[in-house]
Amino acid sequence: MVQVRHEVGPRWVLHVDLDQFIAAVEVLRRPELEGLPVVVGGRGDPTERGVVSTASYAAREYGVGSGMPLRVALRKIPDAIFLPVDGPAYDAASAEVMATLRSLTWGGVPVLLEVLGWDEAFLGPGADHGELGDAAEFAEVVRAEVLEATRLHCSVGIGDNKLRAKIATEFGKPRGSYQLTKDNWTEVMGERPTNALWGIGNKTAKKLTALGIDTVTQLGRADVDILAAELGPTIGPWLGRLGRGVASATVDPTPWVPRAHGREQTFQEDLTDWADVEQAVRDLTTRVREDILREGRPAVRVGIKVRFKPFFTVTRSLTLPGESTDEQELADAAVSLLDRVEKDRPVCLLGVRLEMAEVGGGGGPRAASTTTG
DNA sequence: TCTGGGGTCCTAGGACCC
DNA sequence: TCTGGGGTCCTAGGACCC
Repeated sequence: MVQVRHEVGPRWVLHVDLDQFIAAVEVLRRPELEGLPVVVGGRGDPTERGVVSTASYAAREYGVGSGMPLRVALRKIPDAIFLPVDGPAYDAASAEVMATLRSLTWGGVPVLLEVLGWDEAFLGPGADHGELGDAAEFAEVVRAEVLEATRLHCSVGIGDNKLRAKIATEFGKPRGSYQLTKDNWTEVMGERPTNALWGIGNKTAKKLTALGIDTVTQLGRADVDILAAELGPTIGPWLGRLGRGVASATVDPTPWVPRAHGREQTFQEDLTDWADVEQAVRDLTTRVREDILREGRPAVRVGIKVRFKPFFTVTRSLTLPGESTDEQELADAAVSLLDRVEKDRPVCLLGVRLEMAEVGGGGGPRAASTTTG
């Protein structure tokens, strides 16, 4: 397929990321918390099992951050304000932010917006735009508009592709912007460790170190055949491109279509009776089924996740004989997966996941999107 | 210190078919 | 008796992200 692109000057991609989003939303409705160490996570009880979703900047100064067990956060800041996660409130705030971003124009035409999650999005110029002006100035317009409409602060990364824009945001935080392009890539990123790149976590960084690759520049110069052989035919070459800062600059405004829904539950007390485990799997399946019914799409595949104590997680899954929304059938399928799990240890977490049939019976949205090119 | 809950994509290997 | 190559589907699991 041939796609015609209109190249008008440099390609700019902006990455917009709300500052301490969840904590900021909480402070908006409790202004007296402004400036205090606020920790949002779990059910808001730091003596329970759970982890930190977001900590305010004041809390981060004490070394509290996302993913940390609430009990650890409590020990670090005994007088912090602990709040429960309130998903619907963040959904609403997020929708306001995204609507504000979507309403912006750049170069005389509406921007394109690719939403990445509750609190971040890529933003690019729409087709057939006019003069874009200075990207850094536009970034300030974006920040001001979001602040005015939602009272939330954000940071903006400016790049010549999505990878560089995304990484640039970290340098702009908080309440600022930063520009990362081909021209300053090596200077800014070259000597940093590979896990400073978006897509490389600690596991991959370790594998790279074993190959003698420690920095971004070393990764960019690595032999692509070796990367492919050691890390996979797709992932290897992709890692090499990450090292050079090479990535797509196409902002895709196609609305996100979920492929699956799942529910997980952490037990405050480990389950040792497998009758309890089976019942919990049935309950979780009932809830996930409600989610996919809301979506109007049947399940085609069922999976479970079981986390044992001491820490050890297994997943099992199966493909259904056909599409199904039948509660009994789905629950029985999920429970049957427990037969493939060793039952010799206590269970501290269970998850059930339903993969859904594709929208429009295979190729609907994708086929539709090609007609807009 | 003791580990959430929601997702995505990629890979390897086995089964099965022609 | 020993041995093909290609393709698809399924399952388990790894890694990563917010």
